[in-house]
Amino acid sequence: MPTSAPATRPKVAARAPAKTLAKRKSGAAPSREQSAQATRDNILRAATKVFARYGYEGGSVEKISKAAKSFDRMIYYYFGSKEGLFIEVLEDMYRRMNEAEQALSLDAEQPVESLKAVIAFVVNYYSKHPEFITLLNTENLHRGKHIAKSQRAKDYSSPAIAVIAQLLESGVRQGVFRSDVSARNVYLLIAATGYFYLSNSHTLSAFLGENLRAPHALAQWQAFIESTVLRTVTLQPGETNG
Amino acid sequence: MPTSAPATRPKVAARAPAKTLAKRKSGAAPSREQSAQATRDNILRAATKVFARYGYEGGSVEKISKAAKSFDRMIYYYFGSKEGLFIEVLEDMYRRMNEAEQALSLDAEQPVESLKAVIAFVVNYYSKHPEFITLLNTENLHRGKHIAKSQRAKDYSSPAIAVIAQLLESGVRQGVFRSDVSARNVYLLIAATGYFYLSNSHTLSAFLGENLRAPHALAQWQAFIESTVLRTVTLQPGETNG
Amino acid sequence: MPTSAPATRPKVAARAPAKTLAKRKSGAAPSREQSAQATRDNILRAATKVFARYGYEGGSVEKISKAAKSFDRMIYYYFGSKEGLFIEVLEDMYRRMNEAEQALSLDAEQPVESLKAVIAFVVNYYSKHPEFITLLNTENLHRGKHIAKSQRAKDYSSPAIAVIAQLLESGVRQGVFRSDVSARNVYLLIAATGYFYLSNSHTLSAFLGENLRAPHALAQWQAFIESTVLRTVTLQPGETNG
Amino acid sequence: MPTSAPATRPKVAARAPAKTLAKRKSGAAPSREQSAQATRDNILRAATKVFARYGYEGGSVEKISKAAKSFDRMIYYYFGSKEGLFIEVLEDMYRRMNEAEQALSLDAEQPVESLKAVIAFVVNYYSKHPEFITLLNTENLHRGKHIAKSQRAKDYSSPAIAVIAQLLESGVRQGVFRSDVSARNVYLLIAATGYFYLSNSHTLSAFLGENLRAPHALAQWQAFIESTVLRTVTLQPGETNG
DNA sequence: CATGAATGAGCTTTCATTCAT
DNA sequence: CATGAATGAAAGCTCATTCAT
Repeated sequence: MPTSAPATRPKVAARAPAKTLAKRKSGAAPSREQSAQATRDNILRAATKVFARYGYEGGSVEKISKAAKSFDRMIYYYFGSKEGLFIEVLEDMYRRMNEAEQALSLDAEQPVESLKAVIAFVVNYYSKHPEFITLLNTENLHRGKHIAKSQRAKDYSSPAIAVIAQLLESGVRQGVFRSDVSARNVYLLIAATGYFYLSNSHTLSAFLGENLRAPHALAQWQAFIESTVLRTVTLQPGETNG
Repeated sequence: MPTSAPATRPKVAARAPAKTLAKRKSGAAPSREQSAQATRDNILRAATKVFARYGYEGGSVEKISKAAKSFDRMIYYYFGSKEGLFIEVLEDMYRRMNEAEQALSLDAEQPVESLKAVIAFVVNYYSKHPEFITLLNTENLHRGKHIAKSQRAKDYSSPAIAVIAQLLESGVRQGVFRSDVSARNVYLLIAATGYFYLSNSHTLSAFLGENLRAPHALAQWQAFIESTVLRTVTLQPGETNG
Repeated sequence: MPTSAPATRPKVAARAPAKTLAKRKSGAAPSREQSAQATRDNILRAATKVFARYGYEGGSVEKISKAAKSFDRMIYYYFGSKEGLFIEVLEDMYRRMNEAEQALSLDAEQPVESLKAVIAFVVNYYSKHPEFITLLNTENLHRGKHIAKSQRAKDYSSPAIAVIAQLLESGVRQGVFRSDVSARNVYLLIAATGYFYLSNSHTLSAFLGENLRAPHALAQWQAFIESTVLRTVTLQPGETNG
Repeated sequence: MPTSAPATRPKVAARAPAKTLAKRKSGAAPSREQSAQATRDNILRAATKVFARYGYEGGSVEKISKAAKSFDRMIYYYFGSKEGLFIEVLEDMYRRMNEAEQALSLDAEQPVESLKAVIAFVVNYYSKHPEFITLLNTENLHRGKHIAKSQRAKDYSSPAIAVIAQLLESGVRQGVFRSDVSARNVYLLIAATGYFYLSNSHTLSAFLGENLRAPHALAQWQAFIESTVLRTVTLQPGETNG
């Protein structure tokens, strides 16, 4: 946590990472800083798994340190507190999601295909990174109080809405999309349909009597999202944008 | 692990209410059975609030018993274990949702208006019963393991899909709805869009920079759901159902 | 029941003492390892007393930690669970008994005197270590389930039977002992008479109207054991071994 | 607990049994008193089993009331407290042992055979009534404090010693037994060897590597007791009683 | 830097017992 | 007589955290 931390964030953790990250060398045998960085990374990765699986209260410091093959003490050394660790887990989760999003290369001249690509990306990402969903649910259970304490969080505002806005504009220009649909709503629509389906798959499966996570079921749902999103944004025959 | 299996669920919990409810008298001073039932109900209500607010691990037995103005011990007397109590909370949550759904009176001859009514109901119910959302998230975090232990859960399969199926059929008959849209998908679409928006409102608000729970924001979202659902199910000019 | 199986026994308990014992320094102020070892030893000693006095269920973790002037938590730190602690108490009890036995120096050429020495040792040991008796009774009440979980228990098989076998052989060679008496039975005879008398002294005293633990009563009983054992193993005038 | 109870013995229980026992009728349908007596007996029997199996602390009131298919409350109604119940269990245990002893018919003119019969009885009784052993061990763990509170206990002083004294006298008269052996010691020798072997069978089995409770092992041990007792009491060729 | 030991509050659960019909 | 409800203390155990090298 390099930036000026809120009162509840411990001091120890504030220095360590900046230092070690800065000095990382490229060469040969693992330096002292590298092994320290490795310890820190191990803990962060382990914490992500444990919090994702057991929630914030259910994810005990001991579970994490064991999963990281380290010691409880190290968590306090690097992250100051359980809460500080959780905040970094959230930041890291957003950062990774953003990186993945940015790797998406879309052709704005093909707005329909690009929208489908966005949908495919979202469904695929949620499906492959279930920790993203459970961590977000956990944080929402706590009413967003941890992410509110993060300084870095703001840097990670999703570029997705801007991307979708571009696609929508392009479609409008091409005369295929309606002009009265907001990018924000399309983004939320895609996120909602992808997220809910996977987030609630366990309870839904119990009632619908089918395994929603089976590949063909997921593919079918993705197709449905596509048709829904496209019908929402597409200008119908006879309609005009004013 | 004393109470994980249904078989070990204490009999008291299963038997007591039926008995006591049956014997309830209409008159005067609260009978012994009535006050016992009141104790049980208080605990169940308090547990619903506490679990919804703090999750399963975060919702301690002590918090619950204090909120219910009762004693830890009574939770074990009536529900056998914390887990047994949580299972009943889930059952109760589903039961109440079902009751509310059944109170919806829809005119199948007006499928568009009725679909809007369903959407309004869902958005309203999720909005007015935030515990429904957080309890479901908590249960999904635990991979549905508690509801899987419930005997009664199966009886609570939502009638919503059947209702929507009726409306879709009616719309098809009237020539206004497409025939290739499944009721299950429409149900999931409505649930997803309503649920996600409220479930993730805390983390979304941080990024979108607006309060999603503000009344006008919620109304705007509901209108968007309506348009999306209707565009998904409506037969466009020039299209036919084959 | 987190620690019933040996596999789940915390490693700390198994590893810690070996390590810390090895590093113990001879000099000056108590090292960190020494004080840790002291904490562990205090708990083990206190647990021996408390379990011996109150039994397994009656011997609460709190009673033990207070008697050890330590904390409940440390019992779990060093022994993993109450059960793990009890198992180590049993192991320790056997180990001490074995050590004491091995300190007995017997002259096989004097089998009669040596048998008397064995009897004296047993009566004296049971009398001076009443915890040996009550711990064994407690463990037998639990049908030997704790000692069955001990890995080390097998190493502590009493050498007493082998010693007695030597004495019997010597006596046979000298023509004073019968050859048809098994060492196992002589061992059990000595143990039984010594053990029962002390183990049941409280209930027996109530019925016999005398204090069996009074020194002269004990001496008289020891003399009776001697005569009984010797009459059992001694070849009578006129008898031969073959 | 009909007799004047010590301070710690509850009052309620003091009346009930005397009443119900007195009014018991011989005839027809189970009277109210009879069913009350049955409830009381069920509890006593269940408590005997539970205390024998789990010890005093380990034998919870709930375990007992469930085993008796009754209610916790009934234990307090009939026995005043857990301790009062345990005392009655002990009294009942002694009473049954006494009754069994008195049923032994011995021919004093055949002292050797009769001694063997006594040994056979003891071994058989301990073997068939393991609760006798574990209850006595439990009571000795508590240093006889419960039986000390029993008024009735004194009435149950075992007639065994007197019987053995008779047999010894007869044997002396016949010139086959020594006159310097006390009946009390012979009684203790028989009891000790029978008791210890069964009481400690679980821990002994672990070390001796054989199942001491197997029928042939038990028979072999009984034969050993016989030879030991007889060699202890028998006058050897060449010896005289004075 | 790393690590083992220590700490006390808090957890879920069970205990023996009493109250109120 | 019988029984369901209530009670508070105490049980075994886990928690996040800090101390001391």
